Amino acid sequence: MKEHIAELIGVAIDTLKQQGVLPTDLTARVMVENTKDKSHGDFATNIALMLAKQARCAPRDLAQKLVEALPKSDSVTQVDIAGPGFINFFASSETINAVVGQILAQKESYGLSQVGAKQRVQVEFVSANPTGPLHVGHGRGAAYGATISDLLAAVGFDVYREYYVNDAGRQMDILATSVWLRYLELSGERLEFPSNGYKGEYIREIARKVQDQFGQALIKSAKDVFDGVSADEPKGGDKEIHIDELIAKAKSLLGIVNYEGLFDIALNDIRWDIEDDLAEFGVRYQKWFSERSLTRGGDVEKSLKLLQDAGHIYEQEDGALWFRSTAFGDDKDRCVRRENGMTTYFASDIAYMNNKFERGFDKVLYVFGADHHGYLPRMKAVCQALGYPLEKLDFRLVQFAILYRGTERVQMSTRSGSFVTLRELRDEVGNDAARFFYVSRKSDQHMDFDLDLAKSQSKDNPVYYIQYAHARVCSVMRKLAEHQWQFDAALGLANLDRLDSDYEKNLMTALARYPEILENAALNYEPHALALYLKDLSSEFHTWYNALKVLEEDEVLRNARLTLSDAVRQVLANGLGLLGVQAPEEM
RNA sequence: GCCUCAAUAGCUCAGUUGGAUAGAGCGUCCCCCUCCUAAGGGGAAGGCCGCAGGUUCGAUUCCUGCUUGGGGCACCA
Repeated sequence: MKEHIAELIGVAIDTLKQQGVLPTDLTARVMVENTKDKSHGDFATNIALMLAKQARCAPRDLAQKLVEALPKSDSVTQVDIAGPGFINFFASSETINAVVGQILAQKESYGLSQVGAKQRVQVEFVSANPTGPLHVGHGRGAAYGATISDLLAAVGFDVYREYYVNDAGRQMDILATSVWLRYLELSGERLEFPSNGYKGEYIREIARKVQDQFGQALIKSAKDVFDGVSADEPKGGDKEIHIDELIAKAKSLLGIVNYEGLFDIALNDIRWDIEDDLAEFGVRYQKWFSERSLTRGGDVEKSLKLLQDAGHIYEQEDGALWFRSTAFGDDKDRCVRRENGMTTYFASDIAYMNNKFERGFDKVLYVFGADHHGYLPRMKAVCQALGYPLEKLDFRLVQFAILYRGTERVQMSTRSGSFVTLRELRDEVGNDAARFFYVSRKSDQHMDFDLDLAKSQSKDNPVYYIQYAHARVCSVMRKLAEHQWQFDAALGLANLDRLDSDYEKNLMTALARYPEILENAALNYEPHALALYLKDLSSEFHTWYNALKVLEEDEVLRNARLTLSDAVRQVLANGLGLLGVQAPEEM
């Protein structure tokens, strides 16, 4: 309908050009918007205000001329000029009603589009280090990444979801060493657990699995392990040096084969746990991309060579290699290979990005936690240094959620190992509430996540409110049978003109907005827009439902209202599905 | 010190390419089931859109400065 009105305006503009009222070289983008106030009709355009200057003409006069030049249309019943020069359009009831038939015909595909034109988009999200279970901060990234991926797919993009597994590097060594030390404790050794080690209870569980698999084979005396290792921080030493020396001890005492065996048990255990956790949360990936595969496959060396050949890498006296990211606006240059010959995590990041581009994606999207925002300049620098246009790259930052129980803030602490995990959150409030709450706010804003509200089964809780609207329609459909009635959609659709109340008109207008909401939410990576829309639609529905009876004696009216109910149900189901939330038939 | 995101009703937040009288929900106050799920609905009150300038027909929206908060950065992923 908006397109139709824009076309009408376009014709009117051309006519005025021919009449010499408007300059022929004038270009205008006609904007048609939904009106907020019903007295302003159904659609409005500010075109006269925008063109007034170029036309050397008062806005209202220009609006008058445009209206006079407007071609006739069956869909438009009335055109007004209002305010400083807005042109308001009133749509015919047939035009407004038409959406109901559309929805019933298109069912789950109502709202989908092809604006993405099958462009290939790669989305990387969560990518938390496999050093422990996901916590509630990761949960928001997971819900957000999964939802924008699904939204993009819904509007015609070819979406490829990836989780980058940091399965190489120091953090993983710390994990493996932590597991080993707990294993030694289980075996009866008494030792001082390093302050920088991973202390969560899950480490002990993994240690028991190591015991199952290796038996006594990995036992060394605590005396041998700590012999020659410098002091830990609480005893006046440096905790980083302390843990690094313990890692070295683990490798030398166990030998490379046993060490890697231990390492892999820890890695796989946590990775499976994360994968399982996310799957239960309705989050699935096309690929779990291993960092080790980049190192071992030579991708890291290859991409560094690429940058080196392009002159973006320099070597310092100590032998370390640096990427000149300052040439692309970064604050400082970045080390890619340390003096000890080890490549940095950043070197892997470069290799991974290069790998993504080589796979030919049209768009590469990173969803980061907000604490990683300092990464953006260097990532953009890499993109340019590799010779790819920045337009292919996109970043979205997800802020952390702060948990509350009512008004009381839930304390979280990663250090003590007593953080709130995503799994704990899901167990407490359920997947539906968690998925919905996470994406119901703009992603780059902090959000307060009220656990009590998320659990409450009342109208205060938007998830239940929306789900209840869906269940209500289903309930009405079930009630039909009790009256020995049947839903006659054809009869209803043929008599939509019986739905002449403002309640019903508002509902249909809301239904008609869905495809546009969906498209904007997807293209702007803003799932909260869809969440808000579903709440609004539910509200319109409840208002109508409360005011007018669906199961009327009058068969024609009854079926007309049933078609509208079913259309609402369908759109709610479609929208909730995209948010990863169930649409229950009864509650 | 630099970067970044924010600042809208008592609270939590919308406001998408600059538009008409700035919107929801909660909370407060009032009201509505002999009726399809009251797990719902209606109404009232509540605002210098952080402050000060600028751009123009018009600014909550764009630009600059300031104030106040969140977060990040000092070969650590």
